Amino acid sequence: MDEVVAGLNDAQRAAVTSDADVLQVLAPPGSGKTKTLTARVAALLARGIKPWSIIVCTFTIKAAMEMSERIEAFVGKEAREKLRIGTFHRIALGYLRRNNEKAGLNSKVGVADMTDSIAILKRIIKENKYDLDPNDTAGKISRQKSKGIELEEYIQSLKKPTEQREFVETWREYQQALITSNLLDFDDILLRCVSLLRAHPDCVAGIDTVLVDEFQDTNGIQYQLMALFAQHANRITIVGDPDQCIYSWRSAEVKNLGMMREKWSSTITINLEENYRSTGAILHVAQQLIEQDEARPPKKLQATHEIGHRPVLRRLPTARDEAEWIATEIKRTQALTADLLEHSDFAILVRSAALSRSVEGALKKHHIPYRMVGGVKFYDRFEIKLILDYLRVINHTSHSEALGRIMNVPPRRIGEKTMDSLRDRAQKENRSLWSLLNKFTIHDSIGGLKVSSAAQNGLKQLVSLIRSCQKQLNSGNATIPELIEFVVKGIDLKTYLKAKYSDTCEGRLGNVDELLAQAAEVSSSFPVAIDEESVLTQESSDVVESPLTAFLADAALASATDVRNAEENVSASLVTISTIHAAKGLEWPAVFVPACYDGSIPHSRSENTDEERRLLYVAMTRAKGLLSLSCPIQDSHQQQTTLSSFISGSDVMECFADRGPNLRFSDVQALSRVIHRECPQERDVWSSSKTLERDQDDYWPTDGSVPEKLGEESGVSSEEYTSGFASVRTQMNSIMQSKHNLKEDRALKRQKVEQTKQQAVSDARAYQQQVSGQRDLVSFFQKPKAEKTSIASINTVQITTSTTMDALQGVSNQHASMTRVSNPSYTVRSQALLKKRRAEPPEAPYSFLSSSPTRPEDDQENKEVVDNKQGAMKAATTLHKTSMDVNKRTGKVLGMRRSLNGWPPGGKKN
DNA sequence: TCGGACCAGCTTTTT
DNA sequence: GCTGGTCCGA
Repeated sequence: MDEVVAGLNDAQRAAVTSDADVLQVLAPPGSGKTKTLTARVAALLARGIKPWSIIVCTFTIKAAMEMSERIEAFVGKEAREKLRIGTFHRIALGYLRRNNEKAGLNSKVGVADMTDSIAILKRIIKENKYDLDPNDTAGKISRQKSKGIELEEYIQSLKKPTEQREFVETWREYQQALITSNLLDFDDILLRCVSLLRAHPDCVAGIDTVLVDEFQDTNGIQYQLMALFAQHANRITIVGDPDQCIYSWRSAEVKNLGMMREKWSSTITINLEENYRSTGAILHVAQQLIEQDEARPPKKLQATHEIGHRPVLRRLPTARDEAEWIATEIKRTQALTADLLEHSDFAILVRSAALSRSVEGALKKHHIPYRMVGGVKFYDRFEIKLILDYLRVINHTSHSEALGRIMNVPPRRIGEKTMDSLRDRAQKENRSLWSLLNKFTIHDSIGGLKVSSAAQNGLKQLVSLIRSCQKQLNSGNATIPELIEFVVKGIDLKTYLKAKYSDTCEGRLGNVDELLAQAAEVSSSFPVAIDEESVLTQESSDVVESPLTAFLADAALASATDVRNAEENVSASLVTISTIHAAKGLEWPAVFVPACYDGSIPHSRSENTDEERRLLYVAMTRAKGLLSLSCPIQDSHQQQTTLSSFISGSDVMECFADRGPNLRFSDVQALSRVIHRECPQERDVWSSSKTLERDQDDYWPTDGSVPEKLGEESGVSSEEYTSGFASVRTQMNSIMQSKHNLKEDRALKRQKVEQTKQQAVSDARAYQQQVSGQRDLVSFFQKPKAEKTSIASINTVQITTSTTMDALQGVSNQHASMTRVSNPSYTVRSQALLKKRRAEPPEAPYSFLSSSPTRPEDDQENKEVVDNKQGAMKAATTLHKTSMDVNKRTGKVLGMRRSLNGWPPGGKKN
C-alpha cells in the first residue's frame, strides 16, 4: 500500500485510500486524475478485492488503454488482465454477448457503426420519400436513446400520435432493419445492456466496485448502466471535472454528478486542487477564461510550477501565414532550446478537423514530421471498410447493408437499378438480400425479376466468392488474416486499388497490411478481461463467440486512431495535430491553438457557448510550458475574422504576449524545470540558435498586418523590397478582382437563365391553354429535375423547348411531338431536330441561351486569370528569393550584434 | 443501364 | 481535399 500512495499529495492520497463506498473525485486539469484513479484500483486490489469484480469504465479506447497500461505498472500483467477495463460500449457488449439468450440476442449479433446506421436511414428515407435528413435523424434517434428512451416510450410522450409521423416511422423501420441484419447500433448496445441487467441482476452479481473516468461526460443511459453495474455492492468511484465537460452534444449530462449525490446520500466528494502540469501563467489565463462562465461554481486551481512564460496570442494576416508561423515557431523553439523539445513535444489543437489542412501544408513544407489524430480514421478508410464489409457478409450473410456496399465493388456490372430491384424484391418477399442472390445463382430468373446477364454473372461471382470464403472459415483452419488475404485475392483488390487510386494506392495497400497485422493480434489484444472472468466466476460461458465476430465488433467500436500507428511512431518523433476533443486527457510541453476567431471557437454551429468555452479551456490546459493561440485576420475563405469573444475580453487579453517568447537561456532553464528534463548546455543553445534565419518572432508584425519592411541594414533597400511586394500585392488583388467578377458574372447569368426558364414555363402554360388536352408539356417543364439542372443542360432544355415550339407549330402531327416532349429523358434531342436546329438558329426570346455555357469571353477571362496568376507566382518567387536573401543578411547582422553584446558569454564557448 | 467525368458543397466534436 | 450528385456517352 505504501508503494501505491507514494508520491501522492494529501488530497490524492485521501481519494486513493478512502473507505467511502461512493466517492466523487473532482479533478481539474493536470491534477493527477488518471494517476489517482489507477492508484485507487491498485489500492482496492491490495485490499484483497478480486480483479474480476472491478469494472473500470472510460469513454475512449485510448483512455482505456492508457489506464490499462498504468494499472499494469502497479499490479502486473496478470491482475490487470482480469480487471474489466474498457469503454462503456465494450463492457456492455461483453455482458450482452455472454448472456445473449437472456438478452434475447443472436449469438452472432454484430455492431452497426455509424456508416451502417446512416446507410439504413438513407435507404428508408429515400424509399418512403420522407422529407428528413439522414444525419439529423440519426442524431435525433441517438439523443433519445441516450436518455434511455426507446421508440415506444417516445411515441407515448408525443402529444398527438400523428405528430412527427415520418420520424417515428423512420425510427421504427430503422430498428426493424437492424433486427433483420442482426445488428445493434452504438446506443442499442447500452440500452440492451440496461434492460438485461434490470431483468437479470445476477449477471453482475460478482461486481464489487465500479470506477468511472471522465464522469462529466456520461449521458443518461451510461449513468443508468453504471448504477446497474454496481447494483449489488453499491461501491462506485467516479473522477471528473465539470469544467471539462465537452460532450454535451453527445447528450452528456453534467447534472449526473448531482444525481449521483442524491441517489447515494453517503457520497463523499474530494477535490483535487493542485496542478502539476502547467506553468502558473498558463493556469492563470485558463482560469480567467473559465471564470467568464458566471453560472459555474468557483473552484480553486493551484499552480505548483513557477509562473513561466506569458502565453502568446498572435495575430497574422492569413490562415496560411498562421500555419507558416506555427511551423517557424516550432523550428525556432527547438533551435533556441537546443532540442530540449522534440517534435513529439508539440501539439497543434484545432476546433474542427478541417482546420488542420493549412497547418499540415506548412509542416510538410518545412519538413516537420507530424501525425493527425482524429482525421480520417483507420477504420474509415475506403479499402479497410471494404474488406471489413466482406468479412461482415462472410460472417453473417444477413448483414444486408454490408452486402449492398460490396455488391458492386469492385465493379461487377451491378448498377443502381439492379440493386434497387433486388432490395425491393427481398423486402417484398421478406427475406434477406443474400438469400435472394443465392436463389439467383440456381435459377436464372426469379418470378419476372429482370437482371441483365452481365449483372447476373457478377452476382454469381460474388456469391461463389463469399461461399468459398465461408467454407474456408468453417473448415476451421483459416485464421482471420488468412481469410482477409483470401478476400483480397478473390476480389483482386490490388488491381482495383491501382486503377481507382493510382496515386495513393501504395499507402492504401499499406493499410491493408496494417489490417492484416491487427487481425493477427486480435486474440492477444485488449481487453481480455471478459474471457478470463467468465471462467473464474463460472458465469454462463457456453457461448463460444467466433473470433471473427469478436474482431468485427472490435473494428466497429474502435474509432480511436489505430493503435499500431501510435506504436510505430514511438521511434519517429512527430508533431501532433489533433482536434481539441481528441486531445482531452493528454498533455504536451508546447501547444498551439490556431484559428481563435468567432465562428471557429465558439463554433458557428454550436448552440452552447459555455461548452465552447470549456473546449478552449481544455485546449489551453493541455500545455505544460508554452501556449500559443493565434488568429488570422483573414480565414481560409478570405473572410475577415473577429477575434474569439472568449479571449477579446480585457481580463483574458492582458494575460497574453503578442509575439512568441524570446527564449533566453534563463527561459530555457525554466522550461526544462516545468517539463522535468535536464537543461541543455548554454553553448549548445548558442550553436543551435545559429542555424536560424531569425531568432525572434519578428517576421510578422504583431498587429496582423502583412510584413512589409525587412531589415534595412541589409543590402536590399526597403523601397526595392516594398515596391516588389506592392507589385505582387497589386497583381494578387487584380487576380482576386477578376475571380470575383467572374463569379458575379456567372451568378448574373444564372439569374437570367432562371428568369427565362420561368418565362418559358409561363409561355408553355399559355400554350397549353391553346392546345387543350396536352397536359404533358407543363408537367415536363415543372419537373424538379429540370429545375435543378446546370446551366449547360438548361440550355439544352431551352433549345429543345423552342425547337419543340417551332415543331409544334409547324408540324401537323402534334401528338407525336408532344409524346416526345413529355419524355423526361430529353429524347427530344433527336438527331433530326438537332440538325434542324443547327441549320436554323432559334429565334428570340430564347436565342441568347443557345450560346455556349463557356463563352469565349469566359475563356479569355480564364486565360487572363491564369496568366496573371503565373505572373504573380513568378514575382512572388523572386520576392521570396529576395526576402530569403534579406533574411540571411539580416540574420548575419543580428548574429554580429549578438556577439557584440557579449552573448554568448565568453569562456563558455569552447 | 452502367460507368466515367465533372461539379458542388461541405466540414463540430465521438462510441 | 473528399464525397455525393448529376450528366452524358456507350
